[in-house]
Amino acid sequence: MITDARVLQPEFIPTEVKHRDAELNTLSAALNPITHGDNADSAFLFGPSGVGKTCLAKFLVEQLRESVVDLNYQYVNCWEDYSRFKTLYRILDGINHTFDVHRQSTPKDVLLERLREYDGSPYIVILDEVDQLEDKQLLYELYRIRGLTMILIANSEQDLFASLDNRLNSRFQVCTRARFNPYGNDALVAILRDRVRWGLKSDVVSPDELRLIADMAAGDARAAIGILRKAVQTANQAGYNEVSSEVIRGVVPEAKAEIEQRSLDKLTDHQRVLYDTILDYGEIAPSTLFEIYSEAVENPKTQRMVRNYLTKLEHYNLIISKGSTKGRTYHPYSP
DNA sequence: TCTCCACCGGAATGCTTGGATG
DNA sequence: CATCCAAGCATTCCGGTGGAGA
Repeated sequence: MITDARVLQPEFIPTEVKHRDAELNTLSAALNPITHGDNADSAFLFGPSGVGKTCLAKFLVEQLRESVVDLNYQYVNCWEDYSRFKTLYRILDGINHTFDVHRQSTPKDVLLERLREYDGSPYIVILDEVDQLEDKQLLYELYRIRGLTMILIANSEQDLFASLDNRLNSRFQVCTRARFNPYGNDALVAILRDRVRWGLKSDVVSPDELRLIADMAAGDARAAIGILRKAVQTANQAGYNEVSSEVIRGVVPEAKAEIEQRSLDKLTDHQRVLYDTILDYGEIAPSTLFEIYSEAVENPKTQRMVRNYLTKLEHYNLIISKGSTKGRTYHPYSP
């Protein structure tokens, strides 16, 4: 049934991008100076999840690499590497300048110094989910690095610019911005059809079924492909030779839950105890939380470590902390 | 308003691990 | 297979902060 499972993976980048001609041209024009050896301006991509922002950025960089031989490139997901250190580290990693710096305790800004010393070939950095970056000031410093071009990706244009100070705002005001709208159903069907053609035996999924998946995904290509993948897996395991609409309807909740579940799965047992405790109480003071946690687990970690865990839980949008210092309480996240 | 102290989070350092390398 | 090392995990120490209560 499956001939190439890779094309059903979320991180797969197709060799051609459809239905994003306008955005492609905008971004392409912004990066064009690089092909002439000039500096390109940074560019912004905005839009909800699953509309092809990351995909388009990666695709374009790949395309650029075909004509610019010595183009360096690095992809950084600021959701995962949200600290100043980690982001900088990744960026240096892309040009192999990371030797002998591997500790967070490396003196203040050696990493930035290293990057300033860089005077090699053009360097494109994709900063995905840039709104998650703690230290937005870093963007200003990166902006001033010669030869470095940033592609910045975020969900909401307003939210991102609201979190930047005036200096950054005026700098980035002139940058190219591309706004991505959710895919229409026809576009989603076309995207799915390609994936089916590349990765599955013919006649496994009928056009009507593709349309059904597109309906369920509501403009989100990542969700659509996720549903398709789950449906194919399920049908495969059950020994069917095609994907029926019953199977599709059956896996939709599962496929949607998978995305939400992913951050919970990343938690360790200890983090899970903290999360469950906060869920139980609804509102809890730090000292109480630590007491309960210490009772609940075999070898409790130190308070300091628990604070790290809580920061992580908050970062994943699983909990919220309210108030500061003495008045602080933790709550479950409510959207 | 002043003081106290619970709590936060940065820095320095050690321990563990998994993956690259010879 | 043994070795090495980058990178994550954990602990200790500590200075700063702001809410609570005198």
